[in-house]
Amino acid sequence: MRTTAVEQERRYSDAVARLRAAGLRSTRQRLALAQLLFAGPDRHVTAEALHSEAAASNVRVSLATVYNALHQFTQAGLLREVAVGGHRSYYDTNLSGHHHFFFEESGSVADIPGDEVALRRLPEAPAGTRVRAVDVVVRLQRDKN
Amino acid sequence: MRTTAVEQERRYSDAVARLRAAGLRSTRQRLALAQLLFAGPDRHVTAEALHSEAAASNVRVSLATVYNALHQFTQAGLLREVAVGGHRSYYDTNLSGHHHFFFEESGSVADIPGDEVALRRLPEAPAGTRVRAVDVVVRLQRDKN
DNA sequence: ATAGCTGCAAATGCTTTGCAAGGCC
DNA sequence: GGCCTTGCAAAGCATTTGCAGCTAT
Repeated sequence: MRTTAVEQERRYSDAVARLRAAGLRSTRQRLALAQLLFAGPDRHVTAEALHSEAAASNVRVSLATVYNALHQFTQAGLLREVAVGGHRSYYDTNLSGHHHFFFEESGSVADIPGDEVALRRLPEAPAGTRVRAVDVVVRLQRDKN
Repeated sequence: MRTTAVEQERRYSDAVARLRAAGLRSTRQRLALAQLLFAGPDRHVTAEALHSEAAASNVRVSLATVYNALHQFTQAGLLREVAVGGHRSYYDTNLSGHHHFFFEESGSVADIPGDEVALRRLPEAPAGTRVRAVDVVVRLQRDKN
């Protein structure tokens, strides 16, 4: 996995720009996490996973700071929290409207490509409420072959 | 809330029958919980809520036993666990295929009536997996009136 | 009689918080 | 310099577990 200096520079300034746009200071920790999250294709992370990844990249960040950053990024609209049920929180870098597969044995999440799920009908929101989101989760099991 | 002796008797034997069918011993605690869960219309409970309810009905049950019972009932097919995301588990007495509203401010769950949600398309399960369930959650916010 | 159940308290896993020290603008 | 951030450790929740004693069958 080679990365050119030019590419690294691009990722770095991209991260700086994102943080600035979100109104967040460009601290070493947030820059590192933003680069991990946004440098490649869309991803789904847990706090713990992102923390390990940072450690593997020789970035010192405390777990508490990872939690803080995930919340701040989410609030700033850089991430979206995915509710697949289960005990931990997943964060998705793909902000467009889409749904998820949940792999029960590994506890991992994947986007369902584009328009492969479509709803035919939606219920009325009960009085006094409005629909904030509609989430579809397709729960998968290992196939018994 | 009056309840006739005849009615109480019916609820009791219903609970005994359910437990027997599930292969579970009819203990005082399980009988009480089964009656709370299945005597009325469909419901959505958390462990904590069911525990309080039992206490309010003068039934002594430990929280650990409530958790045990919820798991056993679920495994026996008497309940279904609802994954609305969030940090706690909800159990639904309505076993038929249906979807849920989730009220974000109160943290409560409600069934979406009958056929008010329908999917037009479903994705293929990825290789080596099979679909165990498809859950649709409509997340609701208080309407700004 | 005995396998299964219950309750307590301690343990666990994930997440949040309090607060002193450090870093960005 | 001042305010925001960070890190640590401790606290917080929901849930699970170990185990001694109880109970349904």
